[in-house]
Amino acid sequence: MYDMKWIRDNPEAFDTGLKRRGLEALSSKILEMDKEYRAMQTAQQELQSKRNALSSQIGSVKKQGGDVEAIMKEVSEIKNKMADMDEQVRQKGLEIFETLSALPNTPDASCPEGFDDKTNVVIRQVGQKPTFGFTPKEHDELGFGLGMMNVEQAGRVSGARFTYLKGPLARLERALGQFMIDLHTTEHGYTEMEVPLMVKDDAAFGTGQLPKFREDLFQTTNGFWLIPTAEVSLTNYVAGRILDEKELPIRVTALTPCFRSEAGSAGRDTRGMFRQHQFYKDELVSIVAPEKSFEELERMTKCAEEVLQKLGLAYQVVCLSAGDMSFTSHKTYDLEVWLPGQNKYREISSCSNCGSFQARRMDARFKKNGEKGTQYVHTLNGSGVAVGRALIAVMENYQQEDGSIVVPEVLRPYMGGLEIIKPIK
RNA sequence: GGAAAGGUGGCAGAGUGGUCGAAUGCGGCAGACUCGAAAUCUGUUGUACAGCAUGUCUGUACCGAGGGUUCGAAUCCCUCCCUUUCCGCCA
Repeated sequence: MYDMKWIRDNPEAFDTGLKRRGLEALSSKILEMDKEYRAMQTAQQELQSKRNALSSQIGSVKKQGGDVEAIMKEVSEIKNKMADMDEQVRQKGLEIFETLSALPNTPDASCPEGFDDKTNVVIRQVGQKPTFGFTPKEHDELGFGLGMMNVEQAGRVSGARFTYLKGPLARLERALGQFMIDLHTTEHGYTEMEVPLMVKDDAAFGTGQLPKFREDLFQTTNGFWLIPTAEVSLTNYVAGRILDEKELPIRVTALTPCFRSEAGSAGRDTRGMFRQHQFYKDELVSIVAPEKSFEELERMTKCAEEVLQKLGLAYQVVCLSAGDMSFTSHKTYDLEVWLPGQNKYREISSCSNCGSFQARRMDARFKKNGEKGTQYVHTLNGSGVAVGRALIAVMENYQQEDGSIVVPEVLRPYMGGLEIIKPIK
């Protein structure tokens, strides 16, 4: 959500931001609406002021036993005008709100130009891609070969984009999740949270899923939204609050299932469990003072990278181009992990600095020591990392010619010491 | 799910139709006293928006949320949300 004052002061920057997102300039239209709105508001307030003055006059005149007929008549005339005025102000306010709440965040100056992944810029590549003396398989083939992944039966039970995992492979996924959250809580200063998986409209609006992306979400019959990411619950932890400067930065993490309808991605990544309606993810969220958010984005990205490094996975860090970022983001780094079976780098994490965009939507502010007034916090979120995709990456990178999977060192304590996952005979 | 009681400023808590943005206490901040601190005393202390005369300015709104009644609502009515207690059900 944009700050109208900022648009007033920076109409060109606002339009440039929209343009870089592939949208047309709107500043003149919005500022026109704003001007009308404020004029209406002023008129409305004058009427209210008059009414208040007369009303309190009625009180005191009555007390002295005077006649209030004339004053009451005057007030009722004002009231008639007010009803009209109120409605106009309400309409205009709503129009502005709806316009603004549908606009994506401004890209940072450092984001590359472009509207899709073709223009994204690789910042660094880390780790060694494994070499194989055979043609590496994709994860679904490996899982099937192990006898521990069943998409077909999941299809019968739940439809497309669901998977059964079994035995050691199921445990490997759980091990990955545990490993990640332990790493972030013990080494990266994040506090573990257990969060609601179902949220109300306001929460989904706050993090930017609503109103524009409702078709991407699942909703229960009584109106709850299933979280598509723990970002929603974690970030809304500060919704509607005025924090003390001392409380910042807030760094929280949660390992949760995520639910996504994947509307609009029909036919994409239909093999295996790369793109599911339901998957685990360890999410990182930071709530920081405005001047700290860029530094925090680098830090958060490093925390996510560390997961891949410890797992011995090769990856690249990509800076998303202005038009390829999510709705709420001001600047985003994606981590793309090397998948030998697919012979490609694929997204496994996305770390975003949302600036005050979400904070404004959810009204999350903080107070600076000794200063008057409040400021909006900056919010950041990042996957640290997607567990299902990490499982895919481990399977593909650690596969052996016979289809077995070597368990990465760091996961063995979580696997009861198991070193290799062998096919069920 | 049923019944009851509630939701007021950072916290506690008063206020049940008019001078109430709201008593009082605690806390916070500033000052006095003190070598310093504690105690004590004095003052001060919400947020957002609009306006211009840009000010220790004026106005408007906000007492869970949204509607309604009224000249006037923290106060009355309706709906919803949430909390607490009891009962029922339940992983």
